[in-house]
Amino acid sequence: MAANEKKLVEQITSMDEDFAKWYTDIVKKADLIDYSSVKGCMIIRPYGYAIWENIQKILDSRFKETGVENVYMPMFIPESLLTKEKDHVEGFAPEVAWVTHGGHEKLAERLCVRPTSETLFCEHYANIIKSYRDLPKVYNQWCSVVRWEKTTRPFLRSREFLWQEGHTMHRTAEEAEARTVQMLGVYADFFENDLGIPVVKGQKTDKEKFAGAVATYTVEALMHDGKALQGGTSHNFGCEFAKAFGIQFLDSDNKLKAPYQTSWGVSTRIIGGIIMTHGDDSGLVLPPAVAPIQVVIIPVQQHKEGVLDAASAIAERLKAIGVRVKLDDSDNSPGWKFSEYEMKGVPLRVEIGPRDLAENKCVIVRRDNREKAFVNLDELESAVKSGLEALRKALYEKALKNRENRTFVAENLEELKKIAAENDGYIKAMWCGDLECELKLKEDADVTSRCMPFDMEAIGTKCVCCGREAKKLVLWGKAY
RNA sequence: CGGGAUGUAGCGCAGUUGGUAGCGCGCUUGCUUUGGGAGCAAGAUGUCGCAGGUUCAAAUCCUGUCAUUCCGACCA
Repeated sequence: MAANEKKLVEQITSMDEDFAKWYTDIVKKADLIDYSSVKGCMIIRPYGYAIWENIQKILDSRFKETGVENVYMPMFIPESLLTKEKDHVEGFAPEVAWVTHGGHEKLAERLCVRPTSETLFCEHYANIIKSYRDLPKVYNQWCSVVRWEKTTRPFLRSREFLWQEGHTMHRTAEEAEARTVQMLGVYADFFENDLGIPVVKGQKTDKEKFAGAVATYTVEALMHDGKALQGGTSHNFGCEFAKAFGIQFLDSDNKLKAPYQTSWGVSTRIIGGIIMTHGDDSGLVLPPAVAPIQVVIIPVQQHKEGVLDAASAIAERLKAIGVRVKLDDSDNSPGWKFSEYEMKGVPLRVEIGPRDLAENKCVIVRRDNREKAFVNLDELESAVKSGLEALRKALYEKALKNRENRTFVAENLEELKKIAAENDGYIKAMWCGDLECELKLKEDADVTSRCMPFDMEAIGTKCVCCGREAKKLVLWGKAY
């Protein structure tokens, strides 16, 4: 009884009661971050950073398979450089941080801390691109950027965050468009197959697109609570930036032309997406691809003859097949360890104790459904491999089901308002393409356009808002 | 940026007529335990977020400020 009471006190907030509080509980209790003394700037703790490192490793190698080269650009942008492209600066000006002094000296020109690096890449590309033979340029950088947000939340909206930003230059519009779509595909594949997060690929409306872009493509994910999260974006800039920055190359027809540009990025926000897609009331649930610990081994009655040896042997065998494994032989009780690694979202737990030893077995428990499997030690490797794979698929299926349950269809404004008032999720509705209707839906139903999906059938011919001829199917929702 | 809540030991909290700070967990040591957050015993741990002010005296009252959090507005 006393134990039960204690457990209740220590439990995290229930996700269906208070999702926001549940989220901040998890982030702290799974030891992903700590707060720093500057608002909106978080300390990413080793366990949280290890997730990011795994994300980096996977994406970086996928990028490089497509010909991407990594570079590093400065973190400061002179004001005059930032302001060269009008739409761009208007989009970012309200949230840039400025450096005004060097030591005690006031700077002649203030420097902004990069909120994104299009302008820096453009300045550089203007210097190194002279001929069509210099194209394409396919650069990427891993870095942090700063956006002085007013409201902040760990991973989802912080003032400084880690990301990658790819910036490319191409000889033709077709090639730039192909690269934009290609990188969106890399993101979508990563989300769905590695993270188990189903996404909708689509295009942003003009209102929601990146400041200065011709077209913004996005992968959109739906969180457990029915709110949408933009997972990654890929932008096609056309030649607008190139013209503003004077980037020109001499083409094979001996004519000076402006190259076509793209940029694409994902950030540590992905970690927030993982938490809010897969987590449950016992804590984090991590997809094996990015889990810092894929299998935790918990010895039971570890002082008994042979238990720790057997646990170590299991650890070595799993390491040998490339599994990230941790053996916890600390003095904490087994029950404590079970809860601890559930909070941390470790996909599989292996228990080994005297009873198992006697039968040459171990117990393998899946984090997502807590199903216990009694596995013969001779079949350890295959059981772990298939367990991780089954979990990965199950995470995806569960998230997909949540999205399906939360996807609605609206044919007119009244319907849409009613759905939006009663549910959180995606609302599929046709749209005429006018900004006015987009604004009205925000005003009347408190939803914004998430994207115009690439692969969804039209569900009607009339705009859900004004009733005129509809151009696009749009997914509407409330976003993080 | 507006409204609400919060800030006291590593964590969670108590602390009102203002009087020199306490509980639980955790931590340290020892013994017993170990298949869902173990038990007993003995210990250690605090610029009460920060800065001013009122007062003989401030965790407590006042002002400001910083941070966290929730709800809006804004924003990717």
